[in-house]
Amino acid sequence: MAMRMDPLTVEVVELIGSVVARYHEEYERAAAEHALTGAQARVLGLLSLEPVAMRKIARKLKCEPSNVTGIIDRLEARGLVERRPDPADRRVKLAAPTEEGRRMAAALRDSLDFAREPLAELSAEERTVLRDLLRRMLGQ
Amino acid sequence: MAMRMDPLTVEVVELIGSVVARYHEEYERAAAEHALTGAQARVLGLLSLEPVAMRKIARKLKCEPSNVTGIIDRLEARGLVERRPDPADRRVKLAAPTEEGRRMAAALRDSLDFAREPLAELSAEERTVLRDLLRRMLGQ
DNA sequence: CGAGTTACTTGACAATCTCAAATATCCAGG
DNA sequence: CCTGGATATTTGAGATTGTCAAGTAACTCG
Repeated sequence: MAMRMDPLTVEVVELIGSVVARYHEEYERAAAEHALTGAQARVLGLLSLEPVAMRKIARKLKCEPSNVTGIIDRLEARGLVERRPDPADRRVKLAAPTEEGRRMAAALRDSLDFAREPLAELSAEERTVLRDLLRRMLGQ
Repeated sequence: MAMRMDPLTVEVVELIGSVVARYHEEYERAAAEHALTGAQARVLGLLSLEPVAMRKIARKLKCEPSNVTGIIDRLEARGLVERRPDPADRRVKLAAPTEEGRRMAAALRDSLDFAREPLAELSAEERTVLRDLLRRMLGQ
């Protein structure tokens, strides 16, 4: 089982681990700045473009639908999200941002410095190279 | 506040988001394969090289020390970790892996496919380029 | 020695997550 | 139309992770 990895690959994996850690810290920090948890910020971002059914939120988050109920409950209690009926299917509830929710989502995006800071180090050419490598890694 | 980002940067940020999501899924899956939670797997990995003081674990995880107490409690209850006194400071408790804990940590590393699968797409030259770009991004 | 700091634990509480069960609705075949 | 099976959501129980405040033990330094 133990597939030996060459030092280069090991280093790349470790660097990716650092990027992941950094990304999470930034995300949590940005959420906390607005008195949100990471999960709440993620969900608010998800539905900021258009109303999304509970089921679909669960799929995106890769969790059980019953978990989404609680997260939407808390966002709704804070007036950031509201539940709407789906005209096409009365079983479905769509989670939609309120005006305040939309403002909050925009503010969250702005305070996510992860995008700016580390990438500012790279030139446009380097970003293109990075984009292509990441695309290939992700099999796109 | 709203700093407009060019399309290239936006795409790179989205790709990094995908890498982060993928990394987490893999990590949780690998942990679950061994009936561990993500946090337990992370801590076990941390102390698999050498015993680590509770305090230091908390710093690495960026959480409160009181949180680490519970995680180590559960790992200890499963016989994967034991608490040892620090000969140099009687206040300190060192969390050290048991034999079984060491085996578990090794098995976890082996089942972390994230390293292998996506990077297998890239040649050695490409990995070198990726490594250098990630290093610069992280300011190393 | 004594004051202040440090390390860890405990207890109370919130949020996130899973699973099983309940309710309401949809859909397809008869 | 009507019934059986699938789907969407919620509820409730319980585990885990996280915070904060308070408590205990041990270290450090003047």
